[in-house]
Amino acid sequence: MQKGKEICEITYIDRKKVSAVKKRMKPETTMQRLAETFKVLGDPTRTKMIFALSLEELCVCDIANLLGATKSAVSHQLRILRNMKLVKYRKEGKMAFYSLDDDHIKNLFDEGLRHVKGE
Amino acid sequence: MQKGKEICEITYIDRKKVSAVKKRMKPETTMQRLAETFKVLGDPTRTKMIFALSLEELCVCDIANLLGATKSAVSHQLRILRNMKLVKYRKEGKMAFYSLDDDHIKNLFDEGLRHVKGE
DNA sequence: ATTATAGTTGAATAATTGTTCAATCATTTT
DNA sequence: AAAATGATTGAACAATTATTCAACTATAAT
Repeated sequence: MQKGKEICEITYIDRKKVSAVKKRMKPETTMQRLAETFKVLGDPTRTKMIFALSLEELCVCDIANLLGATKSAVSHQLRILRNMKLVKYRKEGKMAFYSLDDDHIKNLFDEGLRHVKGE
Repeated sequence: MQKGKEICEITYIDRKKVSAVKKRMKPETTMQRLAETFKVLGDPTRTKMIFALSLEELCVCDIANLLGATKSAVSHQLRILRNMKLVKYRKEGKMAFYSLDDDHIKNLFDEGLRHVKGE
């Protein structure tokens, strides 16, 4: 029996394998940012927004109409994408036209798409 | 002023652009699965687990030790990854050895890694 | 100037989710 | 058969989060 945090460090650990993996493990901050990137893409609304913006530059109203969402909801999500540097925007009068910040993210997106389509 | 759901379908929508995007939009189910895939990768614990399993076949206890997490927490997350067909396992005695289900997911992961590393 | 509209923002709410705890299952060892 | 251990599971809890609502800003048009 164990006491306390019950972190598994008992008998059947293959210490050689574990320490080998530990050595090759990416830094904590890298993993955090990687997880965060995936998380941002992991919401259906944002997923669709990214896809739409990969096709066309669109204003907030366009996106809202496209997704059947309120402008407010879209604007909130756009801020998240902006903070993550995934989208950029250009102001023209009262309107804000959004587009992907780089098409680097497009690669990631397409790789994901290829995955769900099963190869 | 508008009433009701306040879905933006008013004046300044570029209907041509919007309907063009709508036409090229992937089916709802595809988008849902894509979002779900990203979401699963979007948790630090699972991100690390995937990475570790991309290097070595590991048992639950190894993973728990590696991440400093409880067996229970790891097992819960492994079930999620199993359900998404991202990992598979093989039983040997009382132990369960986990590995990636296909290395297809590895591509997606590496593309993400390339992204956070800035190119 | 007043009105209308595109967009943003903060607070509140509801839903989702990751971890812990305790109990349980299954297999091995004594 | 009993004890020990790797693993799984369900319930409970805390934290996070997506959406809504209302208020607000800024620009444009009358």
